Amino acid sequence: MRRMTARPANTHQARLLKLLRDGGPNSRAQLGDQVDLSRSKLAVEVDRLLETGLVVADGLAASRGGRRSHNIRLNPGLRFLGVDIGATSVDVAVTNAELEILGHLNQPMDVREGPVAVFEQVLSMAAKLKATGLAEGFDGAGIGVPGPVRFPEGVPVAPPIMPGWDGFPVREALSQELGCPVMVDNDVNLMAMGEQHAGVARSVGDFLCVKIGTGIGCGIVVGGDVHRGVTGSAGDIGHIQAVPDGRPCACGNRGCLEAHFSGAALARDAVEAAQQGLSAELAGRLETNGTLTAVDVAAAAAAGDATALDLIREGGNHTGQVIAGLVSFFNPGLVVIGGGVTGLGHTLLAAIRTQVYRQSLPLATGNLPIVLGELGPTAGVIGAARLISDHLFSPA
Amino acid sequence: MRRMTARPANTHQARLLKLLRDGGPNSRAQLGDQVDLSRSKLAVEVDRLLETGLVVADGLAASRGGRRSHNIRLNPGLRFLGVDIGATSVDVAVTNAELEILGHLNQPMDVREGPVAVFEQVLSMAAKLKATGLAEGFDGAGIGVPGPVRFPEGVPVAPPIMPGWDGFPVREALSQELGCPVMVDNDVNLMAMGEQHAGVARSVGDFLCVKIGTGIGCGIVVGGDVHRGVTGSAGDIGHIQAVPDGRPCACGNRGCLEAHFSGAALARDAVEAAQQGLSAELAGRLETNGTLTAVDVAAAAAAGDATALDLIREGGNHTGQVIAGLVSFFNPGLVVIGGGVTGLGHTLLAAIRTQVYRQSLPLATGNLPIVLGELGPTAGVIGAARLISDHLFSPA
DNA sequence: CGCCTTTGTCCTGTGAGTGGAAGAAGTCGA
DNA sequence: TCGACTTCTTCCACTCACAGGACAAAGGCG
Repeated sequence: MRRMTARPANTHQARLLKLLRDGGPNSRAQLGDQVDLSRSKLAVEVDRLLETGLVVADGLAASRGGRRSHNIRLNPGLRFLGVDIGATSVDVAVTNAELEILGHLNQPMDVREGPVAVFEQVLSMAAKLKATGLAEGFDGAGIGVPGPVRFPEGVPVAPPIMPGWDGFPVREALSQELGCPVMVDNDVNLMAMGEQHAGVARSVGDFLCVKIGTGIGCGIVVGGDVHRGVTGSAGDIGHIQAVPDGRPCACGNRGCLEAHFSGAALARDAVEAAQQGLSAELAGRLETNGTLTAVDVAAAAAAGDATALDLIREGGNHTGQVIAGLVSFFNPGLVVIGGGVTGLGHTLLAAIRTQVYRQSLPLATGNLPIVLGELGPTAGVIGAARLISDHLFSPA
Repeated sequence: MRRMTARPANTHQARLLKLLRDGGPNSRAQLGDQVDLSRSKLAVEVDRLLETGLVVADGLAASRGGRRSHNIRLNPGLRFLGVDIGATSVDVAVTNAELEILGHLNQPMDVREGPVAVFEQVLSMAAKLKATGLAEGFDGAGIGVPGPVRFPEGVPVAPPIMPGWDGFPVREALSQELGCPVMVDNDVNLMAMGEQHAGVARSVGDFLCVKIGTGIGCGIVVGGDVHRGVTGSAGDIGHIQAVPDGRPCACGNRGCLEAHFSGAALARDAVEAAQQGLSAELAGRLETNGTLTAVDVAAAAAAGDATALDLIREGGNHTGQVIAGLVSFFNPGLVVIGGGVTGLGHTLLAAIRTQVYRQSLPLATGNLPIVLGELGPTAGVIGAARLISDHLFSPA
């Protein structure tokens, strides 16, 4: 199948495409209710979209009391590739034009091996997904990387945990390899877009999305759009000072949030606690696996281990303290907590909530939900698909 | 003179009005270079603006090598009122349509006396300005208040330092009294808009504007627009924790930035230092005036008083620490420091810079100017005028 | 089976906007 | 001082987007 290269010719078409993406197949009449165009104009634009092949007819709609309308939908053959590169693993997923996940692979990996090795793996995963018959090719791909990105060019800049990636032309290289348009963004921003599109943040214009994985980052959504900052490093809250004169951090300072709480810090603390004999539960797991991760801590906490619970609570306190500051500053309508440590669940959430509700002013917290992300590991890839679809569904 | 009630009829006219406001009188031809409209269309829109009276002819422009163009300018009779209500004083200014200050009054006042008393004073100041012949009436007014505002309605909400103002219909009441459209915003946001319009932040899209007066607040500009948050309390950074288990704050927590540094805290610290005999300079001033303010500390520091310098430096450190976090989070292109304590000048600035450059990541600070505001006490009133002109120069 | 509602198509009118032509008002060099 | 060249303004014809009405097609409902 030849890939779609068409793009909407004007804002009306772009609008219609996004409605069909977010609302699924729809009747022409219902679309008319949403776009405030005359029926004639709407018919013209829909016909043009049908001509381009981006949209196809889809039978008859249910009657609304009179003549039945004809349904249309986005071309069901369209395929987007969503790639979420984490510090220690990659997620690759194929979606249709409505951003529903058709296939999803997750593999461990180390970003520090550099872009060439990583993309080799990503491409082979994409090929594997293709081989299952889910896709014959891709109409666009969104890529998330765990570090700052110069967004217009799609190039990582000075990424602390990704030596070897600085300045690598991710967008251009992958666009070549995949033969389709590519957009690149920070993984945290994509998670925020994912939760906005299909998760808890639907219909919220201003919110924060805190991702606690190997590191800690924060997606910032202002008026429905991701705020990336002037150098693409907005949301980099891992190195905000949480503890004055606290632990030394890889960045050279002391007391950074990330040094006190993150997937990596939690694992380190757990190992230490186990070795000091503070927790039989953790010590047992350490002996079995030879190492500990956040997952082990979560399991120990679920089993009622006091030390594990303390570690989580303390981390939540630190995180909550930083978030409290951000809430005062930004006054969001929602705070989403996600990332690898979501398994820590409500113990973590409770600690964070306590801090935020205690420290921020009532006006800012009065009606402020603080919730766990709804999409788990799929948030990133959905956000990635959303990123590229937003791009492709905009006038060229 | 009857007041102008006309509004631009479309976005082209709005665009032209803003160009004339920001660029001053201009030739039709030069306007044409900036708006990307055909000459015919431009002529039509300019004619319509002339008909409304918002814009008037202004002689001939200099030749650019051929026939001379006709100049046009905003009606020189237009008058905006800018009001900046602080915690302890009010600024009232009259501007023309180009937002140049024609007259400016400043009077001490206490917001805690409540809206009725304050507005009586504001109206009498406005009347005084009128009496000098600067204005026969106002075409619009912008009001800044030192607390959160529900922006669309122009109503203060839960303002901590303004008991009695909660829910007072500022916009409606003043609109009645003045007989012109009124917009209300947080004073810090207005300062940010002022610096954006006529100060250091010209041509910067994303920046923070930290105002250190009786309290501490921060204006947030994202993509050229002020971010107010979902409840209008964005930028309320005075109650971010700067010192764990630090001083008790009026808000009920401990260690808030505002408790450790602000005009009020600085004055308190200075009195204490004077009474403890740490500084002869400050003690002398205390004896003379019976009280101390930030101005005294600034003067003492300028005279080389070590205690005063220490107070400023320590405050700058705390402020810088909080700002460092915000810079990591928001990744702005500029940080402006302003407000009543600007007199503390470069000692304060140096302390803040040191903290920010040390604590934030190089990518965020690499090209980040941290500067003092350029407009001093006029920033607020210019911002207020800008607020209402933005409103009036938008399609109705 | 007739009447009402909804949907899709066709057609015309209107207003926004472009671009060219022509004239008006300059500059500049000989 | 005059003519050649520029720049600015106005006028006009043409295109295009879009609205809205008329009408036909297709369905629901009593």
